[in-house]
Amino acid sequence: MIRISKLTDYAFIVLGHMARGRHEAVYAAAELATGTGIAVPTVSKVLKSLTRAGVVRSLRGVRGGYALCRPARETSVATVIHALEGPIAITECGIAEHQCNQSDACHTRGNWDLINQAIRGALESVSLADLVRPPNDHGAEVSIPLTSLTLPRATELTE
Amino acid sequence: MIRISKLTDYAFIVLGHMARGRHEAVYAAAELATGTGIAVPTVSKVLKSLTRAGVVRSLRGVRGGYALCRPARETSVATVIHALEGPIAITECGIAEHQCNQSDACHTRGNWDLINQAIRGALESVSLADLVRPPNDHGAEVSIPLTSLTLPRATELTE
DNA sequence: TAAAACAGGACTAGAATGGTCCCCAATCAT
DNA sequence: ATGATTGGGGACCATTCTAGTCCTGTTTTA
Repeated sequence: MIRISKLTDYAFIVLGHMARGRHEAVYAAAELATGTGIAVPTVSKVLKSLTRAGVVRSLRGVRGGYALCRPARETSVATVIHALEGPIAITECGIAEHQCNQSDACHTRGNWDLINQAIRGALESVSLADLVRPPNDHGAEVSIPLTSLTLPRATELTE
Repeated sequence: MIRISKLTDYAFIVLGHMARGRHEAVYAAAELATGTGIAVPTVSKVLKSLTRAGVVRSLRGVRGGYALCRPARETSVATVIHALEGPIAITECGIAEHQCNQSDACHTRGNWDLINQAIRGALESVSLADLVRPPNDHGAEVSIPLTSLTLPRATELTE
C-alpha cells in the first residue's frame, strides 16, 4: 500500500540512534540492537545494506562497528530508502509486458515519471537530522518548496 | 519498493480506456477486458473497488456496465490509489508496537506525517485526464507548485 | 594466535498479492 | 412473467515477497 518495508523502518530507527551521538562515533551491531530493541541479526542485515549504499561505514576487527559516513544532516531520507528498497518509483514501467505496447498504458508513462519525480523530491528534501529532531522544535525551520509538477491542472480534486 | 500494486496499475489502464470516450459512456466489464487485454475476472475485481469508492458507477441488468461518475479531469490519481490500496501513507505508524514507545522512533513520527502529506499532495495534483493526455502535449500545461515541507533544510543532499 | 566483529549469502516461515471462480441480486427484453 | 444478461460480494488457492535467523568466512586488534 505504498509503504516502506519494516526493514527500512528499522533502518531509520537505527540511524536515528546513531545520529544522536557524535557523528564519528562507532557502534557495534550488538550495541545498536540493545539500544533499539531490535534483534541483532536484523540490525546486522539492515546495516549491511546501509554500508553497501555508503550511508554508514564499517570497521572490522575487535573494536569494530559502524559509524555514519556523514553528519546526519547530509543524508536524505531518499538515500536511506533507496539503500534498502532500490530505486524510488511508484510504477514498474520499463518492465514491459502488460498491454503497455497495445495502446492505452504507454501514453501515460511520461506523466507517471513526473509524479515519481515529485515523490522523490519530497523524500530528498528531508534529512536524517530532520527526522530525529522533535516535531515541536520549530526553531530553525524553513519551508522548502518541492518540485513542481508540470501538468495540466486538475480542476476539481476529489477527496 | 514503494510501488503501487498491479491491481492499481490495471485500474489506471481501465480508467484510461474509459476516459477516452464521452464520460457518460457505459462499458460492460467484458468489453473493457477485451479493450485492455486484461482478464475479465480481474477487470471486474478492479471495477468493484472503484465502484465502492465512487470513482465509477455501475448499472446492472441487460444493457448494464460501468461509467465514470465524473469527467476524467475531476478524479485524481490519489483517489484511485486510495480506492484500491487504502490510505496513502508511507509509514505504518499508529500500529504501535515497535520500540516506538521506548525512545527513538516516536520523535520522528510527526515529521513523517509531513512527508506523507507531501506525497499525497503530489498524487492529488494529477487527474486521470492528465495521465491519459500524451506526454508531449504541452498545450494547456500549467505548473502546479506542490505543498511545501516545513522542516529544517537539509544542507547537502546525497544522491 | 585467539577473540571480536563485520561480510555474504542461504534458508524457512509467514504474510501479502494476484488471479480465478461461484453463487446471488438486479435489470431489461420479449 | 420469465429468462438472459450483467454486476455484487466474497471465498479460495497458488505464487511471490518479506522478515527474520543462522552459518561460514574474513578482517583486525590485543
